[in-house]
Amino acid sequence: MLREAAALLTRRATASMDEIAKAAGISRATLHRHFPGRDALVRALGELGIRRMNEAMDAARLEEGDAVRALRRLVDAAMPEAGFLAFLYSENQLYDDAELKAGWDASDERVAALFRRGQEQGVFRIDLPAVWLTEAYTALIAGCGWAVEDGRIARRDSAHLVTETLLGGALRRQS
Amino acid sequence: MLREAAALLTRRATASMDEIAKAAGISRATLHRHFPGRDALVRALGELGIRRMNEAMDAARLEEGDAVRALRRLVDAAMPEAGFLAFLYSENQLYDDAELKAGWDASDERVAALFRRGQEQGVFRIDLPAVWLTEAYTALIAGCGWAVEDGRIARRDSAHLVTETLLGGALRRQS
DNA sequence: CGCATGTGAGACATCACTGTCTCATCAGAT
DNA sequence: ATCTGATGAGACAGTGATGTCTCACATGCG
Repeated sequence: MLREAAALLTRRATASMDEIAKAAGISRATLHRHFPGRDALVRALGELGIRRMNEAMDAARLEEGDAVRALRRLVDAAMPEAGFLAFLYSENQLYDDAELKAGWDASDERVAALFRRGQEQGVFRIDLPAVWLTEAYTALIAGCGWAVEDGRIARRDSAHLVTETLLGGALRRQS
Repeated sequence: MLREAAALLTRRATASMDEIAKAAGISRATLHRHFPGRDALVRALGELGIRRMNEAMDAARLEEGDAVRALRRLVDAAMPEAGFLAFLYSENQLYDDAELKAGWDASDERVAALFRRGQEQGVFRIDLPAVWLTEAYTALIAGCGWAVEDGRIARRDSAHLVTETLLGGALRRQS
């Protein structure tokens, strides 16, 4: 239910509670029984999104082994939740909520720690700060999520495209 | 004036006309004198954003010379307008407007043409489709714009970070 | 079958926001 | 000093959305 709500709000942040309820397949009264207002709904979506991101990171076992492989696992695990990430990324008014912001920052820090680990291992370049690489990771995941929603990118290609772009960039490597 | 309005709407898509007017430094009555309604305002912002993107591409002279250098010029020219791009990117309800969508698609196509040219020149990898690279370009510009707004990235570093990430990715190149 | 729980639909009062209007004020030009 | 055009402030009517409530219905369980 919440996934449909997040999908609609990502596309149209001004959607009414009635429209959200319809997108979620329930009535407005029922939506209101579950969430006492728009703010409560948005917060619940934010919390779910953060939880999903953390689950994806848990599944990717970020602390284990080669940082490159860990990043690949992370993108694979995160891509199915790209819709939520896109929502979290665009719904910046979430940042008014200190608790959600803390959760978001904690998730960001886990990704940043992976990039730093890779830099220490000598596999990631050090001229790009981990803070920025984390930002780029999020932007590409969310952007890819949008592109899949719009049909410009095939869902099955998405993780590969994100990973390859994030790791290797657009430049063709000389042999 | 429109820049402040776009900045607020990027952060908080549900902002009221009164809040938008205050952010723009004018009264609600004056805002209404200039734009007969929220839809008219959003459309005007969209048109301005598309115009700015096209001006950035004109300035970057995308068709000239080496595609890598052209991309660098493009990012340099587009970064100052990252706020508008972020707005265009997140305000997906713009896509309900066929005219704006056509303008947006045309802008996208210019960037995609650059990536294709680079692929034909043999400087960009061909396993990543130009459609995706265009998406990645937009996502990184908008994401960097957000990060600058939030103070996580220094404005002066932004173009460099975007360009280096888009071209070379996070992997450290072996000597 | 009866009961408990949850839901959908719709009515209705309330509220936030919008659109319009008027009037006073201000800035710039003459 | 006067005029013109633009603006800000606030009042007010209208509108869409929200929050609450009631009732009928559906589902699952014992």
